[in-house]
Amino acid sequence: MNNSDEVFEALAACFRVLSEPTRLKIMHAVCEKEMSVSQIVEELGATQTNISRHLGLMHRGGVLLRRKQGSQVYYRLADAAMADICRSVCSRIAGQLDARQPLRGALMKLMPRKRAAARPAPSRAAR
Amino acid sequence: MNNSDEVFEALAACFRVLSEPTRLKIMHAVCEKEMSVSQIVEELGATQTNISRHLGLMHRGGVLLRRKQGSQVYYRLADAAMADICRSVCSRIAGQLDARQPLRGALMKLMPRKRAAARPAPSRAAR
DNA sequence: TCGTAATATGCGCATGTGCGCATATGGTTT
DNA sequence: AAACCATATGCGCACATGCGCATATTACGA
Repeated sequence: MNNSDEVFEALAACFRVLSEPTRLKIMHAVCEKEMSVSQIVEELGATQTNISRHLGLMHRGGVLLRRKQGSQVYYRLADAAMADICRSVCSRIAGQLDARQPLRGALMKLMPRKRAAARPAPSRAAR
Repeated sequence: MNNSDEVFEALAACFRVLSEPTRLKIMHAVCEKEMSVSQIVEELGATQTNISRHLGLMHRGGVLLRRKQGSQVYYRLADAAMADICRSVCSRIAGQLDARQPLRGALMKLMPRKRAAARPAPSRAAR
């Protein structure tokens, strides 16, 4: 009984990570290839402070993995299933949004299917 | 470009609905059978005010459907895909929680698969 | 019609959250 | 060592959110 309370709490916490546009943009940026903080900052056009904070939150939430290389820190998706879930919801809300505007196209271009986990490591970049 | 901003916003809004334990409990209660507000209140042991507010939010968010019958209002899942998504995330976090406690069992019992859209019509009041 | 049950909502409070500014921390280069 | 990059974090502010209390609204039965 009270046991399931903890489950609902954990489940809610997981969804809470995904309940912020900036964090979803980060997921979108990172779902294909690992990226450093500054790369994400540039791609999203947000401040370093804000991105860093969101990245920390997503990492603590178990959504992103962290890899430190020199002074840069690279983040990548911890689980491809999370991107799948985003895609599911995307296609689910596509119809609703489409009723107002032709956004289905934009939706489908988001959260593209993963191909490979490319690492900007020295030599190898494939996997 | 700016077009996708709206998509991320909508996606985040969708996840925000699921980012609250009480709302997830409601989803769990309603994912099998349609239920009235007072039934949900009793099952969750929460106040009527709070449940009603959450139900309104979930309905406006497109997650629940509303059906009025007399003075009662019945709510049910608008889309079985939402329950599927909850189940996905449940099984995803099962491992993480299991590392701390044996909660996998509790997780698996949550959000059971839907069988039929049973309506609490006049006579039947099963369970 | 009046009382009662079922549901929704205005108000206020406590707490959570996103953000920017300034600054700290750690690594790299000269 | 010093200057410089990349990233993280303390602080404060504006705003959102969950909740309960009281009350409004609607439907139904006596």
